[in-house]
Amino acid sequence: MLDKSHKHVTCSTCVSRKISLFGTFCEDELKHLEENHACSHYKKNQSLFLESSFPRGVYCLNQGRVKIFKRGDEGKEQIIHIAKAGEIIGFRAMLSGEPYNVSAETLEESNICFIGKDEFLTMMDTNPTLRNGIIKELSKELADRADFITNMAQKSVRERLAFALILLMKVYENEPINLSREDMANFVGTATETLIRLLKEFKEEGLIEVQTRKLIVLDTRKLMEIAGK
Amino acid sequence: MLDKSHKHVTCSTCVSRKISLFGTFCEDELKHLEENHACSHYKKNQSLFLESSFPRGVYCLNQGRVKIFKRGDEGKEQIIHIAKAGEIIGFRAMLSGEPYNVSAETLEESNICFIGKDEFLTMMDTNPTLRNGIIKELSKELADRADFITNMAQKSVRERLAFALILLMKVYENEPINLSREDMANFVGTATETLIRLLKEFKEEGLIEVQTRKLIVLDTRKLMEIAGK
DNA sequence: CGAGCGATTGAAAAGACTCAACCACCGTGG
DNA sequence: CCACGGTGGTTGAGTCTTTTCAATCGCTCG
Repeated sequence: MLDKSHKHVTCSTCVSRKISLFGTFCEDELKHLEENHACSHYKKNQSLFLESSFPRGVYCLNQGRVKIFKRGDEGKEQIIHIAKAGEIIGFRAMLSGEPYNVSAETLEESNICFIGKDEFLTMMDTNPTLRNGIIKELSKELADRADFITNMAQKSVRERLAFALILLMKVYENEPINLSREDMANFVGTATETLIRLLKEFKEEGLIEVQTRKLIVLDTRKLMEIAGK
Repeated sequence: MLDKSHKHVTCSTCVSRKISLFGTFCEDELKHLEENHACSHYKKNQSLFLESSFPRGVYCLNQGRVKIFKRGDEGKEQIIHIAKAGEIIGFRAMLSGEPYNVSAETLEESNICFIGKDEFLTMMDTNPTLRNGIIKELSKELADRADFITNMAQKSVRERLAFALILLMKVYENEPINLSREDMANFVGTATETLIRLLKEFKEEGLIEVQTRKLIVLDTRKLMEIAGK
C-alpha cells in the first residue's frame, strides 16, 4: 500500500482537471497548482475534516468517494452528499469564513490532493472563470438542497430510498453501489432496519439486485416512478 | 393603496442598504443603482416568481416578509426560508444560470425593488466587496440548509416546531409571529393538524401565547432545550 | 345575516422506529 | 486448517408518532 500512497498524479492529468472547476486552467496555472499542492493516499474510513474545525484549504478528490455528513443531536450521521472523483471538497466552509459545518470521510481508498487556503483564494481572485464556476456551483447546490429538504419533509422513506438509489447510481457510475447499510440509511434519513426491509421489497419487486453489500439497479424507470417528481 | 404603490424609497435610505449585501456601496454606485431599479408595492400573497420560470433579475425586500418555498409531488408547499426586510431575493437561480427552483410570495404587504439581471451582474463584476459578500452568503446558506436537512431527517415534529419558532422570532424580530397555521406547518414540515396540536401543547406548557393567528414566544430558553443542539 | 375559509378537535390507521435476538461472513490466531 | 470473536446484516414483534379523514367551530367579509 505504501507505493500507492506515493502515487503521483500531475494536475494536468488529474480527473478533476477534466470534470471540475479547474477545467479551464491554462498551462501556467496548472504548473503553479502543480507546485503548490500535496497529493496523498487515504485509506477507507479516514477523515478529511471534522465539523466545527477550521478550514485550512480545499481537497481535490482524484480517485475514490467521500461522504459529507453532519451529526444530529444523538450522534447519528446525516449524509448530505457523496462526492466522487473529480469533485472539490470543502470550499464552502472556507468561503463562508466559518468553521466546517459538516464532516468528510472517505468511503473507500482514495487519492486526494490538498490545496492551501491562500493558494485557493488567490486563484479565485485572479481567475474569473474559476470564480464564476464556483459561484455557479454554490448556487446549484443550494437548489439541490432545497429539493433535498422538500423530499425529507414530504416523501415517505420508500420514495426517498428510490430517489437516493437514483442519485447513488450517478455517484457509482457503472459500478455497483457499494455502501454499508448504515451509511445508506443515513443518506436516506431512516433507521438501518427500515432501510433493509425496503431494500428487500425492492429486490422482491425486481427493481434491484443485491449481493451482500453490493447493489445493482435493474429498473431505473420504475424507481423514478416510485421516487416521484 | 395606490398611493402606497407609488411610495418611493431612495436606495440611500433603504433598509437593505444597511443590512444587506449593498451595505458597502459608495455614492456613485448608489446613484447608479437608484437610476436602474424599479420599486413597487406588493399586496399580501402576491407572487414574485414561480418555480421553473427564468430569472430576469433580483428582488430587494425593503419592507415586508416573503416566503420562499417549493412544491412537493402532491402540490404541498415546503417553505425553505422566510425573508425579512433587507434581504435580497432570487439571486441564487440567477447565478446558477438555471430556472428558479423555488417560488417566492409575499406573506404581507411589502415594498420590493427590482434590479435587472444585467445590472446586477455588472455590479458583481465591478464590485469585489459585493461579490465576496454574495459568495459568503451563498456558502452560509449552504451550511444552514445542511442543518435544515439534518433536522428534518432526525428530529421529531415537536423538536422541529421548537426550532422553527426560534427561527421565526428572528424573522419577526419584536413583533408577534404572524403566519397562517398552514404556512407554519409547511415550514416545519408537518400536517396542519399536527402543528395545531403541538402549538396547543406549547401553550399549555406556558412556552408561547396565542391570539388567533398571532403568536408570542414566552420561554425561549425552554424552546431551545426542546429544539436540541 | 350568510357563505366560506381557516382553525380546531376526535378517532382511526398507517408508517416508521426501537429493541432484542439471530445470522452470516470475515479475518485472526492458535 | 479450523475454531473464535466481532462486526455488519437481517428478522420479528410491539410501540409510538404522525398522518388522514371527517366533522365542527368561529371569525371575517360581502
